[in-house]
Amino acid sequence: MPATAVVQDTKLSLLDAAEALIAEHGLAGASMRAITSRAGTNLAAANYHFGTKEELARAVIARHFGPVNAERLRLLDEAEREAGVGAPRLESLVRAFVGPVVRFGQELPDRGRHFAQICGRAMTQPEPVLRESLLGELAEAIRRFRAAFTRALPDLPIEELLWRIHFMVGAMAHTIAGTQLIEEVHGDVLDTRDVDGIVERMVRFLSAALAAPISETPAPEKG
Amino acid sequence: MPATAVVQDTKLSLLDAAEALIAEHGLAGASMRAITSRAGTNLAAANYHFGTKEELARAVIARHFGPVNAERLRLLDEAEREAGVGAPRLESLVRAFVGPVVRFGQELPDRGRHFAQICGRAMTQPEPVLRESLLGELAEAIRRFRAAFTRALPDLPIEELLWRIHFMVGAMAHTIAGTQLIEEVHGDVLDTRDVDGIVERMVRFLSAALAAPISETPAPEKG
DNA sequence: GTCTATATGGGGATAGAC
DNA sequence: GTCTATCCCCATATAGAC
Repeated sequence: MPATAVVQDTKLSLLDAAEALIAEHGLAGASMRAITSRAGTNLAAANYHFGTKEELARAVIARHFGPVNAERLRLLDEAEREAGVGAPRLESLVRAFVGPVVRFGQELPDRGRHFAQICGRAMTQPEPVLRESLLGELAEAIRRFRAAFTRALPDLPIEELLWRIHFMVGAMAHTIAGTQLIEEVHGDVLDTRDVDGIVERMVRFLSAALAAPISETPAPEKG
Repeated sequence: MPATAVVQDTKLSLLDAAEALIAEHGLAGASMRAITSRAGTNLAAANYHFGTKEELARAVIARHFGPVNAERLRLLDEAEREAGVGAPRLESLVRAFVGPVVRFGQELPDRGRHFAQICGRAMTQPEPVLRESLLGELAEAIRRFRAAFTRALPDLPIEELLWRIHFMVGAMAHTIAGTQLIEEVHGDVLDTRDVDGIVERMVRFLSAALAAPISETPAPEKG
């Protein structure tokens, strides 16, 4: 057998298997034994290629997130270029922010869906491995988008903007992590495969939310 | 020692310890050994009171969620009563929906925060125990709020409404589960202890989002 | 009701042959 | 690069004394 080709096969099989099982059972619940078994190999091979379980988990995050994030930044560039000296349209920014993530998560049958589940959970995950790995990949995008939203919404105080971005991230994360949940609860009404529809619904929802007037609602008398 | 009093102490200590450790390390990462040790007792006692680890987890969810959910339904009743024959104000519905959850999560120093983290993660959690337990407690509230939002937003097609509720749940879940994340990323700017402020920010954000015009944004040329 | 001690199984990681 | 066999630790759950 050509060893140089088999290397990639084994490594990729391990990544695929880890992705699927971490999505299905969580990091702690995905044992190396189950992963290697699903990949058609054994414990020692995984250790040979990745060293530890943590390194394998990091590789699972890194594999697809780089490209997806690059696409987000490309759309952000495009929106800023089209806007010229003025601020880009809010809808374009939101679409650049959520579009590639949701799209990648829903439109590929297995890969994307498993990966999206993992990413959607990663930020609020108890195990630090996935969270830190994801935040590391996100650092530049956070900076870039935060600046772009600041210019698009110049009247918002910075705390208000950051909270709103936080809420937006929540809507996005829950959507990509909770595909299964939607199908369980609303499967008779909602179609989780209509990727473009979902993205445009999110764009409408989040654009209106981000642009909400600041102090329209007075504080209630009592909580 | 009065055995009848000690019973409650041991049981409560176990619930407190389980809550804290599940919040911190996830269900799979919180071992019964660690829980019983933190509670100042031992494995056999936990098994005596709860039978299995899963039962203990269910009890952790059930303990606070009943009251919090009752408060949400009480606020919903109040909003509907005040509105009389007409539909309640959207802001009141959103405040009833997210207020008690966020409030309970942030305003108690330990208990609430741990519990909120668990609930915020539970719906997209890989382990079915927590998800099913939470969804069980939620069944009536889902029905009631869905009907209320339908009346408050009569022009929205049902799919659009359900997706928007899904996005809203995401913003709420991410907020209560991600307190630690906010402090890590934006701790210099945002104050996670300003409970009333957070709730009112969410109410503004989500009310505008839920009421967004339906087809204002035409589909983009290319994704 | 609470404890110590233990049964039984699964976990990650590795040694060493091929 | 890949395998089998194994080390060692920790998990849940239980038995049985008090």
